[in-house]
Amino acid sequence: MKARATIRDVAKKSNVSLMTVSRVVNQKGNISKATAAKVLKAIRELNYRPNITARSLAAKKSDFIAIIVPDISNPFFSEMMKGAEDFARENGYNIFLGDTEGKVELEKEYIDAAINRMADGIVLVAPRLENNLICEINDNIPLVIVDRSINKNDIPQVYIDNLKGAMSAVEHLINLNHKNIAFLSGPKDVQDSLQREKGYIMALKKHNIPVNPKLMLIGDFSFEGGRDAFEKFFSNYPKPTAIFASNDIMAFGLIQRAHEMNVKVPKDVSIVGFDDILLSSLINPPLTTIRHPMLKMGIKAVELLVNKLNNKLDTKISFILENTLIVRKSTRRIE
Amino acid sequence: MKARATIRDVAKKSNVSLMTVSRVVNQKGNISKATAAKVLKAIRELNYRPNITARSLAAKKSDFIAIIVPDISNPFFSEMMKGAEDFARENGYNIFLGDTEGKVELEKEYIDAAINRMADGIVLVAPRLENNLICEINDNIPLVIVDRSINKNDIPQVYIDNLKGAMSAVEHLINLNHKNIAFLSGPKDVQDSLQREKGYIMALKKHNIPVNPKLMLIGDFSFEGGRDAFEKFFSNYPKPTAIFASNDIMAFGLIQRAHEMNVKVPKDVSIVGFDDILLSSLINPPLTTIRHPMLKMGIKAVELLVNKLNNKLDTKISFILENTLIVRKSTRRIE
DNA sequence: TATGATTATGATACCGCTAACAGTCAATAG
DNA sequence: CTATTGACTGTTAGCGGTATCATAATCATA
Repeated sequence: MKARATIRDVAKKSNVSLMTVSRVVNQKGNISKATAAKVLKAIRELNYRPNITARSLAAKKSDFIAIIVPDISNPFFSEMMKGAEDFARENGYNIFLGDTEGKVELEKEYIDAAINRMADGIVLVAPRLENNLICEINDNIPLVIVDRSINKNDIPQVYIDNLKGAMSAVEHLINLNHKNIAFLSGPKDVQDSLQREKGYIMALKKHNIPVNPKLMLIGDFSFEGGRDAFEKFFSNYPKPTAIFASNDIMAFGLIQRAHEMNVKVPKDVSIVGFDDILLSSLINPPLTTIRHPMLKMGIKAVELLVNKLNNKLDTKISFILENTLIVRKSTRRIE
Repeated sequence: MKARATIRDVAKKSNVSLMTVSRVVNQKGNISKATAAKVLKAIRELNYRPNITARSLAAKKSDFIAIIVPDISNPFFSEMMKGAEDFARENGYNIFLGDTEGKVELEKEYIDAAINRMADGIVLVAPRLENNLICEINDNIPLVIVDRSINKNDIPQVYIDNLKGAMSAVEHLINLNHKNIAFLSGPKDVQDSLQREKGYIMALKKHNIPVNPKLMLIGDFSFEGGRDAFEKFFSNYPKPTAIFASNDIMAFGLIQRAHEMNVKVPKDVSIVGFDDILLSSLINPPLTTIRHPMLKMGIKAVELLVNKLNNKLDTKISFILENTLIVRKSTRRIE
């Protein structure tokens, strides 16, 4: 491993002071062309690279932000991440990643790491962290929260309209004449799930369809969870003619188990998902689902954070991103 | 934003020296129970958090490693990432993420960022970076390269056996009596692609099937690329009875376009993919493909790096991970 | 021409922490 | 009873940068 040149080495080699080198490197302040050239030459010859850790310490800013998500291998989050990462880089920030596996304990660990490493800010996707903890974090480090809303008007937040999304999914089924519409919820301790359930119930009520608890199951957002749920739904009376799943992955599970149990989708049962992840259009049948702009969510989140860091925050700091119903082949009209 | 307590504040409050606090925090050296308790109390009361940036600078190690991948929204890499991230955390490291979008320019940018931020090491997935550059990086920072092999025996590397994988995919088709087997390659400037093509050719030769350039197309690993390729294959004479795609995503594209053009899979054409990403089993028809252990690859890569950092590297530093043929419904025997 | 403003550079004091060495004191050994 | 050891704590000098203030030289302005 080669030894690394420091700013002092460069200063010595080019016969100027530390500060002159620093100014050249950061293009700050005034330096004559001549000295700049001299310094630049020394930098090249020594292969000098500024030590950003040292800079962070001295300048009290690190130019990186932490993004903490429940699961990067979930297309939903990796897509969001991509948007975030991109926007961050374009604005001179690097990204520190935390994958919490949905565990509160890991969420805390990563938040601590971010603070201790002097992250300039955090973009946090932590569906089950308690509200008061979030406020506490917000006192320690600039924060943007994603995919959940919190009733605190000084914390920037970006989230999707789960309620409206769920309603339009269910109303789509109702419009196709379905009455026995089952609902496969996500875990009850995350806000998304609750909102989607609320949307389901509101849609039914709006159209005077009774809410039947037997048609409601709680899943865990996993593929396996979807499979299990399908089996339960179809071993129960009354069998639903349609199922609305709280996310696409569970919908995939439903569909796969349906195939195996020889129940045809959409002939025997219509299925609607939520998220429109990349592959929802590719499965058989292509999934009717709710699309929300994941990339945009990532971009918006970092944008808010960067603005906050530059004290350029608008008065509007809460963004609800609109979702759209994508009708494909997993739903059909019944008589 | 609250002001942050420093180690000095703690020292003052508990009437000990800086070093004593440092020792308590890091559990290094000997401290009496009494002073430890005193210091711990002060730490709690001041809500002190060690500044890891400062620590990194002083201790010349940062306890984080950079992982640089072409595309985290690609399940292949996000899965790998997950393994890496997990293993890293368990060993006291955090992860810095770089998504290069497959661009050499961004690869360089992230490598620089990693070095400048004093990353302890880099796990690099950079299929098209030139070999000599990789060696150069290896002189500056501990490096593990993933998903490509390089003929340099001091750089730890983990990769999959693309050649064998491709061969077994093609031989599977040959065993099903196919002769007109098309090949959809990845970009020609990445090693994976080259190896898979080599495997395709070797399998054909081994079974005395002539290699027909008309049946070979170059794709870009994208879904769209798969769609386009299918169209080309089927507007060309001779039409293949089977297609081996260099990755699953392209295979999905092939299948989708096939559906649209009313060509039945596997009745009219058999399709084999490569990667076995999560959703390959869920599409219609479920995809026959080559599975490689992505999670394991991430774990192994970080394991090698951590060992290297602790000077515990075995003599064996090159790992080829075995892949397996997963036979599903997208391939069938012909007469 | 005297004055203030601007440009170009340097000296110094940190940022918050750790490594390395230097004590102090009590216990144990010779 | 002195020497040695080990447990415990402190002092000092950085790590590699930047902020801040100071200084000298140059320039424009009244």
